[in-house]
Amino acid sequence: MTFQSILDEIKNNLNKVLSEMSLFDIDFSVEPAKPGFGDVSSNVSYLLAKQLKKNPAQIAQLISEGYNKTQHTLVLKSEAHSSGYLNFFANWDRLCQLILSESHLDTFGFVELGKQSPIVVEHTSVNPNKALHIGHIRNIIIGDTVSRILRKADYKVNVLNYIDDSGLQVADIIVGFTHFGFDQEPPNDKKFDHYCGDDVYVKTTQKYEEDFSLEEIRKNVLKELENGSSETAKFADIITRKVLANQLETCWNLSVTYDCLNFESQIIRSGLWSKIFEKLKEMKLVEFENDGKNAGCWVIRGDGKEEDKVIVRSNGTATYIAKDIPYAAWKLGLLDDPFHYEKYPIEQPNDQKLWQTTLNDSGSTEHDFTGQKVITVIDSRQARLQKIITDLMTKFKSVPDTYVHLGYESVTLSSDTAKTLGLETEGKQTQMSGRKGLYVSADSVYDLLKEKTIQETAKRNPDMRSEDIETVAHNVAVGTIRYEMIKYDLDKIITFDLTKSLSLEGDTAPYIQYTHARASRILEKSGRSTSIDVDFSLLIEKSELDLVKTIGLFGISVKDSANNLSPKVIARYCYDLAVSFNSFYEHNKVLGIENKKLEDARLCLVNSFKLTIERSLDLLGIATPDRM
RNA sequence: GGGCCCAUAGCUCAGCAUGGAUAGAGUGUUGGACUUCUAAUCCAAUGGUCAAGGGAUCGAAGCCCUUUGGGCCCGCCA
Repeated sequence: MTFQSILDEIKNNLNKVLSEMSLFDIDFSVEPAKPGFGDVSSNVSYLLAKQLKKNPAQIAQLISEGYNKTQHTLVLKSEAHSSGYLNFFANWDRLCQLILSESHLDTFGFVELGKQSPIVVEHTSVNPNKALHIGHIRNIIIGDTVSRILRKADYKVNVLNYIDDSGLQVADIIVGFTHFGFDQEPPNDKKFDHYCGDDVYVKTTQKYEEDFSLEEIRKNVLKELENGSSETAKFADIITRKVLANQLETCWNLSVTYDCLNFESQIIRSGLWSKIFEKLKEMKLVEFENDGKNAGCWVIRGDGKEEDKVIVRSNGTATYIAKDIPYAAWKLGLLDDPFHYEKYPIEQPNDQKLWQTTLNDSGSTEHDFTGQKVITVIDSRQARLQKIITDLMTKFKSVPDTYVHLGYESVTLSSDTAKTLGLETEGKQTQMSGRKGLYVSADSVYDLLKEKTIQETAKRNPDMRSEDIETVAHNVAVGTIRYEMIKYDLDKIITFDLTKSLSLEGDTAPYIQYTHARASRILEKSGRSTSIDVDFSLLIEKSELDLVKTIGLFGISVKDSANNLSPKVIARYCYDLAVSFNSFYEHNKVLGIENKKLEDARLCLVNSFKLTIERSLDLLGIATPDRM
């Protein structure tokens, strides 16, 4: 926590100064200063204005004088600003040394928040009946990025993907295959998940609208799916696993990986529901309705103005939300684990092992994928249902904030993009719909970006081998998608536009990746390995010190981001870091300058930057090409 | 009818949690910088009644209340 050192020093010293003035327990701020106001600022004098009956500027003057008498190593001096702020100027010789040497350690940016406690992050959880679209991608990238950040914050993260393989959407494509004559082989090399989503699913649901009598078939298939031993269920298992494999391919391609796949069909067959139902009845969290509109149902009472929620229908079957309750309790480790675990048949591209639940105990391994805390990434349209689950879990495990619904706004299509898909929206953005075939698939966006990047990279690097161009283009395409999905606040709607979202300039991943390529090139051309045994006092230019400062803020950003489950904080940090480097790059020459000691110091700085941008972009799952 | 979210520059967004200095980026438009460590870059200009109104405060883009505009959710569907 490098820059934190100077903040800590100032905080301690300020407290000393205050206690000499017989002032205690003042909750003042000490934070990195705005440009032009020194290096660190504190609002302490504002907070004392009333108590001391003096204006803030006078108080700042007083404290500043006191401060300059204290022992300080990282601060050169403090200064009272006429506004009342107290500004501090850093001892950059020492701070450079501290920040730059620490940034060379593998642990740089690591913060001890989680203390290795297990935490569950569930994301993706897409019905296995279609290809992933750009809306799913927001969920997936948020989940994956949060997982990476929590790992950096010392949590033991278990990443889960819930496979809803027995719901209505799956039933729909099964009906398509078994009743409407869709071939099991997709036409001309189409990916199977795209075929199921674009053709089978869309056209099958269309038929329902034309002929309501088909509803009967659909209901029967759904019923057969829940009974695991039926032929329909076995057939559905084959189909959904094929789709799932394709979906995972898309995820892996975007550098997203998991620890365990949980299948809904197995949760249903495990009998977890009846156990949790008994518990709910015992704890009086559900009540049986004798009359009224929900007569014959078991309901959860809504608090205040909320409506009661039916969880068991009058025919005895569980509703959608009810299926989520045992899973939520399982994730928190509140139930005896009925599952065994086996390796997923396909390996993930990184070293991470992928497991899947099974009810078959022959030769399988025991694992614990539960967590003391659980984070479920689902879009905010489900907020109401998630609140019911969260409330229940809080009653089961009486520790607050252990079950968190991490909600986010949806991705919509711009009017122009909707038009290219054949929908006229009169200039308005529009929600995507899998059922109507109104979506932009993740694979197609990736392909478009990759093609664009291949051309750009080939143009810039005529001597580059085509497989290297391919790799660069892959990394840039993935980076662009991931950055676009993470840089906005979670509660901002992202309007996806096929043209505008493919930009590679400005506040984008390629901009940041490009700074890494620049840094790599300098280090490569220097022809030697960098040392941290250099004269840091030679780094005096504003753009040099700004870069050092930004590097030093990495840990603070990680902490902020992890505490608030706010992945965009890291995206902003990466961007700020890249801007600092570009400014340094434009204003200072590193190689071929007369002062060799300065060259050494700058090389050290470039290397620190390179390591830090690699680590911070890695938190976003974005790779850092050496050339591009 | 009830609930959740959003509103800051022409456009897309930071800043709001934890009130304090001169409200910042990108993009767009206009001009400038490649014989130099890669111009996916940089520099400059342009652009703001922080939706409106009220309140508490020495002090509000930020906190509280109201209103307006926009999005979403409220089934014995999933």
